[in-house]
Amino acid sequence: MTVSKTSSQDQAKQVTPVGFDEESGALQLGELSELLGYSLKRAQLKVFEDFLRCMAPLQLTPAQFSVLLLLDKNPGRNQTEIANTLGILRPNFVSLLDALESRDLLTRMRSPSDRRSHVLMLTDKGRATLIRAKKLVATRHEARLIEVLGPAEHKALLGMMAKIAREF
Amino acid sequence: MTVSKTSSQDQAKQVTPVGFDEESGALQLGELSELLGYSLKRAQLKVFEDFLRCMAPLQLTPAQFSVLLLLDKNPGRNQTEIANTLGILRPNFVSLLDALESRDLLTRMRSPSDRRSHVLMLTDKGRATLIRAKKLVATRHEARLIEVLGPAEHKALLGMMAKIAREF
DNA sequence: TGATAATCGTTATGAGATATATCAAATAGA
DNA sequence: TCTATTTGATATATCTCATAACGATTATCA
Repeated sequence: MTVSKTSSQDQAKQVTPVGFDEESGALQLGELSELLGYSLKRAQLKVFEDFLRCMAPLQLTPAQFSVLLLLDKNPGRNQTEIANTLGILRPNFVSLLDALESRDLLTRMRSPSDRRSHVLMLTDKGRATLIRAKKLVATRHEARLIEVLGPAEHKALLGMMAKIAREF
Repeated sequence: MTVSKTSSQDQAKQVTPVGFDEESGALQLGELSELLGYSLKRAQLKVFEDFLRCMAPLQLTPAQFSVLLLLDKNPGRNQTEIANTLGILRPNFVSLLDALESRDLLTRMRSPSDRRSHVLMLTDKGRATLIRAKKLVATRHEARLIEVLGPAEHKALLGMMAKIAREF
């Protein structure tokens, strides 16, 4: 997930796997293309890659963006609550917050009611950055996805992913 | 992706993220649920998790399974060709093959025509294991997915994933 | 032919994400 | 009160993914 190396990989031997190219290697994929996990992971990597590319001006990773999104909708929560909601383990959440806080996008404040916990809040800069980030996601990232899939399939895909993540 | 720890995580604090549970934390997800990359990664982790659970009797990871599948359809290829097709870098492919070869599921043979390269072939045990693995995937893993999504959506999902992996 | 470059499998190594154990401070519960 | 739990943090281990470089072999071509 190296953000800055996107352009230096261009002439690497075989950065993009050839698995979905039919003609190049003349290799038979066989049942591999019916293996959902396989294509699911491939697709996920591509989507994250595109996200980073689209978000390059703001230097936000998907995880960082999701933290900002969640804090905007849920101000005043502590680290444990936000981390759990995002499926991030608390020890790993610390450095993620360090990075965002050092960029003045959010603040950690000791809670007056429970002085163990840190109340998390977006700063003004954090809110402004989030607005810009949302625009980048909508106009570049989602737009490209919709362009490839079509609006109907794009919406259906969102529903299916949520269903798997929820019920599977 | 720890295979053997599936059962020891049962009483961990918050292994399963609460992001898709609506009632538990009372946290507003907001636009997070519309972020494809977010749900895509969640879904991918769930699918891999289920794959490992279903494949536990044979102790095969998704990557190992895909190697066996590909070798079955393309015998006599060398390491570079298989690795490239799967999007695995050749240095990382070495230990993957070591594991499968030490289990006598495949063989590395010096090619007579080009003695730099190794010709890869499934062993009899490898073919037999692959047959059993395919059955496990079909009857457990895919069956569960189809149960959750329905056959039509499951098929549509495969198509969309392949499309993203190919065109995105 | 002989010198140079490229390829194959491999090793070593580093970065990044992810997991566990443990700690001090603070709080909750008996 | 005394004990147990929770919170954020640190240290650390593991796993995945990526690059550089090596010996052996083959290809290129002057």
